[in-house]
Amino acid sequence: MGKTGVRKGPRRADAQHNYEVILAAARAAVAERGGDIVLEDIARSAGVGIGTLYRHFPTRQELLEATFLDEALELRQRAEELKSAPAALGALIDWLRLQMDFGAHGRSMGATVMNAKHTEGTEIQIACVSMRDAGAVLLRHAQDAGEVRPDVEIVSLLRLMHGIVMANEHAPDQSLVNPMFDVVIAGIRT
Amino acid sequence: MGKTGVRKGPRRADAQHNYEVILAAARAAVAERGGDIVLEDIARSAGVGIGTLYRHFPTRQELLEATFLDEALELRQRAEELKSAPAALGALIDWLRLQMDFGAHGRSMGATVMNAKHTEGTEIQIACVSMRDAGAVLLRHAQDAGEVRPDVEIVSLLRLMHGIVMANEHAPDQSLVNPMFDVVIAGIRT
DNA sequence: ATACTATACGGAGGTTTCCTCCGGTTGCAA
DNA sequence: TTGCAACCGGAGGAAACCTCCGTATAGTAT
Repeated sequence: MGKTGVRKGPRRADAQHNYEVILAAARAAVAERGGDIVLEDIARSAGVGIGTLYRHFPTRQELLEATFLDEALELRQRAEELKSAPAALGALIDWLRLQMDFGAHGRSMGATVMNAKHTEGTEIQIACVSMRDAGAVLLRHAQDAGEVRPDVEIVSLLRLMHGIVMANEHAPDQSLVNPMFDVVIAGIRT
Repeated sequence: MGKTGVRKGPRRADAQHNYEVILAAARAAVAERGGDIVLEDIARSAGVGIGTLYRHFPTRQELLEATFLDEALELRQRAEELKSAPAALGALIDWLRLQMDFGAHGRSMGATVMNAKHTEGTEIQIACVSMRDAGAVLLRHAQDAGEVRPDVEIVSLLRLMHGIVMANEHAPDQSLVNPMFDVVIAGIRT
């Protein structure tokens, strides 16, 4: 998970510092409590006022997106690493599993982010698109190898992963995840 | 959608009446605004106080479940009607589509209901189980006919339908629903 | 018909979480 | 050092949730 560093244009040092502290607190909170975090708690655990949090992240949405950004970049990178794997289908499957792991981690955030309607050019939007494109390459490879049906699209696949995660999110029993995943994989095979 | 009529043991006439009026208001609201209804609005549109609503439905959960009950019964009945259809796989597919339509209608309610951890013996729990069992028969038929892989389970399938609905719920674009559904269907075929 | 009581009604108000607004503070360039 | 643009932080209004309890009434016993 790459360090994110400076994001926006020149800012005062205190602002930059607070931005990072808040984001770190948000990541920690999301990692363990999921997407329904209490913003005031984030602010408190970051040691700043709620007003400061809202200035940096005007909506809950934006905070979650920022939290998610690193993981999107990570997924893109993983896809590129898997690009040269010998087994095209295997690589795709591995990557899709990562998508689920990520989704399970990010929870409801995923819902928000995936749709990525966001005003074009947002950092997060770019990251999502490039992640998706990287995944599309994996899919294409598997299709070229004749292992996956040519009419399958990456967006459908990603959203299916997302759906599997969501449908199991509040289930006490996670044992259906694998069977569901297997059905999807069987469904894209030639 | 069958009339539900009397539910609990003997109650005062006014209580029974209010119960039904509230439920009707809730159904109407859920049908158009989804699962994130505002309880005070329901109470107002039913012409009762918020206290009355909470007495009849102590939790949001219970109100949603009651709203959902009729639809679960409907789905069970549809499954039984489809049981004698000539094309076993076709019948299963039709029924799964109904599941999605229902899910789209009930939205987040579905999430809650499907898991149905609820204390055993609840009306809603019974309805869910019997709906699922009816669906299992359709699945079995298709499997016996050799059209569906024998290792597929009904719960996975239902949850997949649910996942598809959820993953598309907040999407501006519903065009991925069919491709996703098709992948799943392809995935259960022999 | 009347009185009595278990049952039900309804909304005032406490709580939680969200988000805005603005007086006070401070980094930093000159 | 000084001045100001940028930033901080929390008070407080708004929305939704849910509880509590004084009041009203359906159903029954007389």
